[in-house]
Amino acid sequence: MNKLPRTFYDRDTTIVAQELLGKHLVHIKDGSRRIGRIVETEAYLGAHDLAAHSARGRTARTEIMFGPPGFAYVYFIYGMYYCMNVVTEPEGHASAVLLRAVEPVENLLGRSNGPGLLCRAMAIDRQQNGCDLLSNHFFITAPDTIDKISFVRRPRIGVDYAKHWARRLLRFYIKGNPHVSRH
DNA sequence: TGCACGATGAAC
DNA sequence: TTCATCGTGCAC
Repeated sequence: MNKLPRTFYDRDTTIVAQELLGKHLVHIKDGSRRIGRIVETEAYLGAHDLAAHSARGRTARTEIMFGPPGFAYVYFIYGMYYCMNVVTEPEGHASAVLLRAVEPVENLLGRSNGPGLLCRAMAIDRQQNGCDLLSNHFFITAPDTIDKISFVRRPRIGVDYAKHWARRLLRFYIKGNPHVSRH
């Protein structure tokens, strides 16, 4: 089990978003272990990125984004879904990578091709907000079999309000993977 | 204290 | 294209 170290997350957010593709998200809860292979991500580059929640400044909700890298930022959206991010770069940078889709590997609950569905399938909710991803029950690993990942770059989804930031190619997904939310 | 809206997903 | 459903952020 090659758990990703803190230094993996403490890097340029775009690089982290790309390199998370193909990694395994592991969540152990109530005696069940769920594993999903990350196939789609989005990078949120910090307080100057108008699409990022941290662009509105430091609030109770976004506090975790301003903290050190390697922690989970989980938020509630549209009154019924949760979305999970991984905090990146040094403390204070307020950047993160949104996990948008995983491919089922072990014990997932239903579909996982979308940020809301991913959290439901992996049993992730507000309990996981602020969780250290170097813990023993919630973490990301590099799978034993390492294959070359070819990925696609696209504009991020659902951020049309973010002016020119909406057009930046900050969404990444594994080319041709059937578990991606949208092609 | 009130209110518009959202890093979604499903139905029509 | 519409709608479910409610926490968050900002206006008042």
